[in-house]
Amino acid sequence: MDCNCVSDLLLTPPVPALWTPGIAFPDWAYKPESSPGSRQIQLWHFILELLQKEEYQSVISWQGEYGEFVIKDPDEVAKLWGLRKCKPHMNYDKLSRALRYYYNKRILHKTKGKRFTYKFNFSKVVLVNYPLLDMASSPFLLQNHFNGGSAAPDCSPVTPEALQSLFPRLPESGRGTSLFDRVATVPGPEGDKLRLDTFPFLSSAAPCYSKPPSLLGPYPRNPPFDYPWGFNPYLSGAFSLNNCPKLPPGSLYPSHFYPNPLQTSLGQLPHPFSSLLPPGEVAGGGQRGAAGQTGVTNGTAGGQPRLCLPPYPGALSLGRTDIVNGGSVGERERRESNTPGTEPGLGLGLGLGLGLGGMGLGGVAGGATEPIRAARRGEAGPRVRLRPGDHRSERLQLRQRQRA
DNA sequence: GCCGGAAGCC
DNA sequence: GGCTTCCGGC
Repeated sequence: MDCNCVSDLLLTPPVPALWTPGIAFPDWAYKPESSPGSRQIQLWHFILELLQKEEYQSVISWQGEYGEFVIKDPDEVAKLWGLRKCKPHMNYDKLSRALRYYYNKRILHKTKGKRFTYKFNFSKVVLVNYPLLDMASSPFLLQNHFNGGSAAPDCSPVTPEALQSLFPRLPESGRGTSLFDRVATVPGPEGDKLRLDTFPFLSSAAPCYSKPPSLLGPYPRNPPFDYPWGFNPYLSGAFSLNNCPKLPPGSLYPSHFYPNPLQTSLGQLPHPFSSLLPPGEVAGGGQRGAAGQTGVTNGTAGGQPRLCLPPYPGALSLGRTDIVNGGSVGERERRESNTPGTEPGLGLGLGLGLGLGGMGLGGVAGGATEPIRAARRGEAGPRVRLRPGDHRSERLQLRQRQRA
């Protein structure tokens, strides 16, 4: 059955009144071009999406240090993610596994001691999103960082000198002026010297800061933050996402959506970057550049907003038991269709919401697990998966019920 | 809750 | 490659 993915759940961002206009998380963070090598939305993108939406503040929100966020309602986040990916059996356990894969990629790390709390490593995000910045071959930003380096790569200081060595390498925008020279024209307390603390997202690499957050310049690190040049993860920016496999590929992002990668990237960059472009060339992001964010900026410029509607009518925030009657029928459903007592297609809603009846379902548990463990120990052949109703699933389901 | 291995899927 | 699913262990 089709997944009914149509368009965007999360678009039409209302700009929270309490948020400071002119400051926003940069648009690029919400664009699929920020997910190189992937045509599907990536989880960290989705997380950013949720984070920038006021209506999900009760579900997930920025909290604590810069880039740190807390998942207030893990089940709901998982559900939303499942909806987006058309995975009706998604849960927090699986979602968190996906998040943990980001640790090695240094996109995220866990805030230890705080439940459901993670932290973005914006330096990585920047690298991912600014391929035009030749960082890999530059002393800028942790030369060891992404090349298998070892010594505290995330803590490598980013010096002004390193920055200066980087920026002349940026492709010229055709105006013949060094980008860095333009940066140098930006008025600031230190004149033409590029301040390190102008780039908190570069210097705040995980797991520690090159400076303690409190020393990263004049920008407070406790909400409400006041980030420079429109870079504030607390605030709403634009995004447009589409991961709906049912949509024709051509509809995703019109070719004119990103007319000039450099221009667009720079335009999306916060102030000192976007200001590098001549007036009138600050595509899209210009509205949040010198002029500041006027309110709803919208990453759908040139394209239609896309929604990934849940496969059921009504509002997004549904009861926990209200999940998908008939999402895409994947392998799980096929397996479940052979599981006694389990209706195919009823999925997680029944499984979790109604509790599956818990004990005794399937009767697989005891006998089946030992071969599985043996297989895991390498004593047997191919992996055998447990089915819902086995001891592990019961544990998980029990936890889910308890949480609910 | 969190972690990371392993296998599978797309 | 980026998850998803499942798991044992802590």
